Amino acid sequence: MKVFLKNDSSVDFCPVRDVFDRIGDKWTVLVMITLDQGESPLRYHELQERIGDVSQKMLTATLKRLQEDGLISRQLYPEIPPRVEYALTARGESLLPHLYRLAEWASEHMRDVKKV
Amino acid sequence: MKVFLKNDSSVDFCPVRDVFDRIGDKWTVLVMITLDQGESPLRYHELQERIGDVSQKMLTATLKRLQEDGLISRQLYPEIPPRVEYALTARGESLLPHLYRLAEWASEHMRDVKKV
DNA sequence: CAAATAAGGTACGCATAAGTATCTTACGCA
DNA sequence: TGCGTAAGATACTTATGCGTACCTTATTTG
Repeated sequence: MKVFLKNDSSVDFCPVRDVFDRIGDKWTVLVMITLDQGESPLRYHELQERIGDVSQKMLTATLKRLQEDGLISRQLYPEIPPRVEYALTARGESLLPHLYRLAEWASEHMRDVKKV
Repeated sequence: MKVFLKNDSSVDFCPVRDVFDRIGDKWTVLVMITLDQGESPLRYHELQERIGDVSQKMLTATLKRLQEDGLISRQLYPEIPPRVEYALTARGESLLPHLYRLAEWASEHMRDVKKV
């Protein structure tokens, strides 16, 4: 299949890289998996606690981007203090099985690989 | 499944992130796909030409790491000038279907997402 | 004698990613 | 009056990824 590289050898069109550019950063998949494994919607501070070592700045940025990409939803309840609930969208959920399959592969193969 | 996050909320153990840390950089998946779509082994300069815009430094670094991780093999023929052939290993090939599935997902969903 | 050739190595610098620390808002409550 | 609370915003600093430019090696060929 030549769908993944242009014939002129340019690199602009490569779906795999599109995905990695979007979710290949330090926190995105972790946020998605945390949402998937939590009870339905999770609040901002719940996410922060479950992930543990994410900085507030990066969690905010990651959530904002995930929302812009339509992978999670953000529901604001304008109370005082405010309450915000995050949840996976259908599109976000449709990505997760692929991530889990990657995780399975990793569990089988990364042990030897990981001499970091 | 709680396999992906530790119960103490630490982030050290997450297979998905292990994979992304290893192959989530700018060139790794592209090299793997290029090898997969080329005729069996490819030489260094063939890779460089097919990928097009990868710098020599990054291609070298990427190949070295892929080799360290056992995802590609490197066969050196000590001629003058030297000849080196790179090919996917069985482990490398076992990862590719997962990448292609991610690519399919991307083709379906990233069009809307990508307003970069 | 000098150039070309294949596969790199190395030094330097910029741009971006990520971390840290401080500030904000609006209200209830002591 | 001022403190706590939830969800951020912002400025500043540090770390990392990547690119550019130049060097190297050993041999054949003009």
